Amino acid sequence: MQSRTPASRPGRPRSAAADTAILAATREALVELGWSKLTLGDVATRAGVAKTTLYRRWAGKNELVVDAVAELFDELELPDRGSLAADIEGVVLQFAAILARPEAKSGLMAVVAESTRDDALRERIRASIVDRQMRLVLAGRARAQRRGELPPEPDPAEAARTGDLIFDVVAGAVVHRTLVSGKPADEDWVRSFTRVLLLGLTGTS
Amino acid sequence: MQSRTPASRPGRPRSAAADTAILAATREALVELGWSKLTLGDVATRAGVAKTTLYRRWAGKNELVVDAVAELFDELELPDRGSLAADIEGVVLQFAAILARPEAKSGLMAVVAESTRDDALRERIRASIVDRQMRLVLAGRARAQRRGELPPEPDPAEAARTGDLIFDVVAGAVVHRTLVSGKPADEDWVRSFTRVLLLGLTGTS
DNA sequence: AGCTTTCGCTACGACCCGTAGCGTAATGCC
DNA sequence: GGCATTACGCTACGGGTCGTAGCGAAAGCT
Repeated sequence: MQSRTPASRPGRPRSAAADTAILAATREALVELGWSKLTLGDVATRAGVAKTTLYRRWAGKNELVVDAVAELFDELELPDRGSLAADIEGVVLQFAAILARPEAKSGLMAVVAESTRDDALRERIRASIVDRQMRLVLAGRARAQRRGELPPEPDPAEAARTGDLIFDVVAGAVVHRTLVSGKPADEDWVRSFTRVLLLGLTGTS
Repeated sequence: MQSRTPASRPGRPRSAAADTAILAATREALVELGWSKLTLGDVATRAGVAKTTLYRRWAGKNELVVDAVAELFDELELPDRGSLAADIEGVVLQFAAILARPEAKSGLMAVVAESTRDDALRERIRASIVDRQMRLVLAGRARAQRRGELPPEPDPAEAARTGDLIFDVVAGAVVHRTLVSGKPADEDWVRSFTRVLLLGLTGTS
């Protein structure tokens, strides 16, 4: 995290409190104003910080919002509910709960849209948001294979492809349900989705 | 379409050529500049039209881009390839080809993000983009049921839920693969995806 | 003809951007 | 303690975009 401060540089250190205040203010502004009407000047005022301080730490609106939204996914974890179906339902419900929050809705898709023309931004999103979700998928699959609920996958290339596919199906379906269809990914929906996914992966439910 | 012009209003009619020029200029600007750097003044100049003409027809950037992107989906249709699996692969490949275009990538997700705070915009997207995709899903399922590849669904409420689920899974997976994971939804991927989906829906592949 | 609406053009205030410059505050090193 | 170095708050600025108003001319209808 502190790769820019090799050990302890000379001079006044950056305020860690300012960072958390800025990111919290960014989420607050996302809720109240949405992505398009959010301005860096407004965020600075909300955080009680000068606008120049903001520009010293983030290159622009895109990078700031990525970091602010990424913290929302900190609470994601893989519960052990005893069966693969229950594990999937648990994770998907957590994911859906985060996506239901207005700051995630308006912020996440906007930066993803911007990342289609900015490779550095895409990499930032991948490293701070997507990778963490991917790890849950891989961990869940590994656990299920230990339980014997999923067949082992000897070929690593094939295993990677399958992991990517599962991830895109799970995350994509929840995001599409929440943001495009505009309907809640509630327990009933998650149960139906998990049944189809599991049947698709194993052939038996 | 011409609900605003009950039959033929008095006065000079609006130029239909201007509409097509503006929408084409919008897509061109999306490719070159992306969503965030696209300005209405620039689009007007590209289209050879005054900026005021643009504002007379569209409320703002959001509505304009929705209409410009919607035309990309005009080419979507449901081919009859003989089997449900082949039909799904065909439609998904068409959908993926559209999403691979830069004007779709940068424009579609941006307006979806904006629609999380604008109900009228969400409705516009639903009517002009999402509904057409949904019809393909429903038509494909109906055809598969006639073929006996999918079980008939007597309960209309349950049928609607299942249709929504299929739609979110299909569209969500392709969108996530293309925009978030940043990898192409090529034939190999589509084949794997279709296999999982079909097995999930029927229990047999 | 006369009426009505659209079009192109110019101009405008308002807002936000991103940066520069300055004086001040906080830390590490000698 | 003094010194160098960096971060901070503040102000101010040119540049760009927004969305609208006002005008005269053009293109339809009756």
